[in-house]
Amino acid sequence: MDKFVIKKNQVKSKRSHIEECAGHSDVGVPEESLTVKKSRCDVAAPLLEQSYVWRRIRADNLSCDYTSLFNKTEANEILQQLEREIVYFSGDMSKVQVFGKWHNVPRKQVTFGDAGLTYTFSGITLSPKPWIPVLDLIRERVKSATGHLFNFVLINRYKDGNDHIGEHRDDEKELIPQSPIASVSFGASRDFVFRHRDSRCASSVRRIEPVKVELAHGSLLMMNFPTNVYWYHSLPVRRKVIAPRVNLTFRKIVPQSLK
DNA sequence: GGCTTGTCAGATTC
DNA sequence: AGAATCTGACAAGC
Repeated sequence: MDKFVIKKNQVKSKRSHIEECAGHSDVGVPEESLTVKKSRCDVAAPLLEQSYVWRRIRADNLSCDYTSLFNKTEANEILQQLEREIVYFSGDMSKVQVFGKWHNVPRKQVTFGDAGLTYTFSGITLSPKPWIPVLDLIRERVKSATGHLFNFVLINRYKDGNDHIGEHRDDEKELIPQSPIASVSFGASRDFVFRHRDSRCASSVRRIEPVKVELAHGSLLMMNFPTNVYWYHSLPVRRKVIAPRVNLTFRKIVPQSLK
C-alpha cells in the first residue's frame, strides 16, 4: 500500500480517502510490506502548509495510520517541556490490582481533559487535570492532521526500556463508541505490538501474526475502529533502551451530561 | 460469568 | 553460551 500525503487544508477529503481504502484486501499482509513509497504533493504546494505522509497499517480488523507529527526540533522542545511540567500520579494512584495482587505500575501515569469530564481508573471515579498549553498544542496538531478533536488524554511515562505495559485493549465503556484513539510519542523509540484476541493462547484455532510498529520521537499513531475490539496491544520490555519515552493517548470520553 | 493495563518461569530466539 | 525476548500460567476479585 502507498504512503500518501495530506495537506492541512485538505484534511476532510483526504481522510475520507483513508476510510474508503480501509476495507481493501491488504488484510493479513505483514506491516513492513505495506510500505511501498512516499508520494509528494506534486506542484505548487504552498510553502507554509504542513503536510503529512501517512503509513497505513492494516490486518484482519486492524486499522491504524502512522505519521511523523512533529519534526525533530519541535519534538525535542515539546519533550523538554513535558518533562518540566508534567507531574505524574503517585501513591495509591500508581498501583493496580491484577489476580488479587497489588502492584506498582511499571511506568508513570496522569490524565488531563476537559472540565467536567469524569472517568474511572482502578475502580475510582476521577476528574482529569485541566489542559495546559503544551498539551493543547499537541491536541491542536492532532486535530489539524486528522480532523479529530479529543477531550481527554492519558499520559504514560516509561523511564527506560524496563518500564512497559502489558497486553490490554482500550475498551472502556466511557469512550464514545467507535471513536479513534490518537497515540503521540516523544523520546526513546519503542516497539509497540498488537496481538489478535483469537491468537493469544495455544488452544486457539486461528494463527494470526502479531503486528509490530516502532513508535518514534514526534510520531502519531491513529488506532481506528474496530482495532480495539479485536486486537490487544502492549509496549514490551526492551532492555537496551536507556532513555525515557513519554506517550500521550488522546481519547473521546462521553461527556458527563450524556451519561 | 468472563475478564484481568500485574509478574514470573521456562521455552525460544538471536 | 548467555542475554534478550516470547509465551502461558496464575486461581482473586470486580
